[in-house]
Amino acid sequence: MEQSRDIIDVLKQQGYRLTPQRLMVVSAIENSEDHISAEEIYSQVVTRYPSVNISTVYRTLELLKRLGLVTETDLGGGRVRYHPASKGHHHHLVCQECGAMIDLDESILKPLQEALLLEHDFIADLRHLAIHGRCFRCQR
Amino acid sequence: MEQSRDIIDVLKQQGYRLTPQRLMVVSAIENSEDHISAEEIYSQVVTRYPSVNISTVYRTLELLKRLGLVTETDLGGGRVRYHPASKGHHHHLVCQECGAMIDLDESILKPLQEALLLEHDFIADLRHLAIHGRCFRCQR
DNA sequence: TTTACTGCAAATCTTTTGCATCAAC
DNA sequence: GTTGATGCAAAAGATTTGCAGTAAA
Repeated sequence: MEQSRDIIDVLKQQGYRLTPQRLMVVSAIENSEDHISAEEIYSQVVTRYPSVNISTVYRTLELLKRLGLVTETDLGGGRVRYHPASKGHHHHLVCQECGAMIDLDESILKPLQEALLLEHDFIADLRHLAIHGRCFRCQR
Repeated sequence: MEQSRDIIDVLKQQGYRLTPQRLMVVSAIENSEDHISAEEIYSQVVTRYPSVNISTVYRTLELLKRLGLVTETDLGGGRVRYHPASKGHHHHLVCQECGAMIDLDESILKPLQEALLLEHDFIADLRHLAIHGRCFRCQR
């Protein structure tokens, strides 16, 4: 919960109220291993605070997004996931067989980014990228 | 409508019924400039065939997908789009400012694909890829 | 004639919103 | 005490499904 300091501090400094619901949503995001969905945050918070409503989770996520404190990743399939912006941008290899998510360093995309700029004058925003395929374990 | 032959032929050969609804959905996909959404297909078909229901469009898309006749592209944000598999795989640069979609040749992703294989033993399925960013026109 | 396909309505699933109440400051 | 935040219920948007009737073969 120590890492939550910065997000909480920003909220406080900006004059937003530190409700227990918000603190718990932030803590769920901070403590998640990887990207986490609104549903997952909700079911985690509801265990300790049963009266919480999922719309509060969405509203908190909306706020944190607007303040640039969390990053939203759309992996497709209607699932949107979140992670602390402070953890930086990273990408994912998503296995279509087993669902494994492998973290990917930003650097591997640099060549692509440069090629797009050179060949298409396009400034690619590769902050939220998920590449689907088959992981080494699922290749027969 | 001439290009529809192959999709229609496959349907016929596989014993699926050639209903006017199906023919019109196929034709809408074939004649679309680019990827097309279920909603767009529906509003196009409904002009000539007012009694058609959008669930029929979804069921037809589901069938065509299963037969590998159309490719589904999830551009994120809950929008799923379709195009004929025969038109091959291509990717998109989607401008976050103006919404422009720029077609991208498959070859530009080859280096990335190879790097992922070498460094992560990951066989990337780059059939449906959308890269967001800013197009040359929207860079101030 | 057979049964795959369709239209319709209702159900899902995820996210959003209006509103009255409540609690952080 | 103010006013921003919450819970609740309902709405919204995209897609799916059950079912009885319809039409392609």
